[in-house]
Amino acid sequence: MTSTHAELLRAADLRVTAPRLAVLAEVEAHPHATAETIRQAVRDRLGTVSTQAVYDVLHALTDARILRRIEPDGSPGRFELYRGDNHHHVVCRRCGAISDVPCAVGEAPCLHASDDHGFTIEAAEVIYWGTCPECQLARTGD
Amino acid sequence: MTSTHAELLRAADLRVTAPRLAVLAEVEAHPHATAETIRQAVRDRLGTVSTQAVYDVLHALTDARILRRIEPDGSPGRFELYRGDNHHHVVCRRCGAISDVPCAVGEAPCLHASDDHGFTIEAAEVIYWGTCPECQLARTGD
DNA sequence: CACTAAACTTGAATGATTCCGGAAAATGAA
DNA sequence: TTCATTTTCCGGAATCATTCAAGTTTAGTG
Repeated sequence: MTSTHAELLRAADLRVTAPRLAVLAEVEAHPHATAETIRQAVRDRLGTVSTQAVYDVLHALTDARILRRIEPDGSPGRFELYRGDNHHHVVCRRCGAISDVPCAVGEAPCLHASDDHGFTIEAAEVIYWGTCPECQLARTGD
Repeated sequence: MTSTHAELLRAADLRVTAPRLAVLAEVEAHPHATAETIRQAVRDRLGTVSTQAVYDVLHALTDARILRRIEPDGSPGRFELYRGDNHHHVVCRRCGAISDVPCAVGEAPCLHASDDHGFTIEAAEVIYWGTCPECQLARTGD
């Protein structure tokens, strides 16, 4: 469904280029991929891409809200298709696997801080830390 | 109250050293400080410290759960004294200021993901993004 | 088809953090 | 106290993710 990607780009006033389409295809295929992973995948699709181009694309698409960047502590940045829902992520402490988690309460969950110190709060970002199913099995087997 | 810091270290089976005490004093005085900021402060207190020593100390104390490391997207790691409460943070999008926010619901708030994909969830980390009081004023003045 | 801004390229630089091997110091025992 | 052992600290180099700079290419427009 490459046409949809092209439309996304045009709608954001961004030129439709091979690197951008390849990045979008890759992020769609592998959500939560890192810039490096994406670079490899794009290179496989197109022959070559500069690291710089990948970062430029990632930046442009993130600014245009076509992609969303997340960055769990200690991990390089990761990218997923932007969706209006404000879903969160579970990260496995053992293997780093990441899964999406829909908002617990339906809408923005912990959006109401009890004491906001005068801050105007615009968004809440939640990361759940835990152990993924595979690692639970692995641990049992130790 | 340096004696308390020394006790914290001994209780964790860590040797009591000047760099460690200085790091603890600094983090207590300035929560959410970066490794670099801490390095400068420690150097002021002790004359000199290697960057390496600071990172080593920060690592040791974090592993021992004497310090807690947080890392809002795009920022270098920041440190605060570890406290059992699971409080969260508000980060100003404009200036990067960080403040503590007690748990909204009293206990772990968003701890219950609606769909956890089989993950065992151990902790929820929440970061509120917004604008701090100072920056709100600044913006008004634009 | 030509033009111009936007996007891509190569190559070097930066910031945060870690790896390495050796020197210094803290603790427990003699 | 002095020693021995082990931890911690030091200097220096290395790594990783990301960005800066400057020149070249290309998408989209007229």
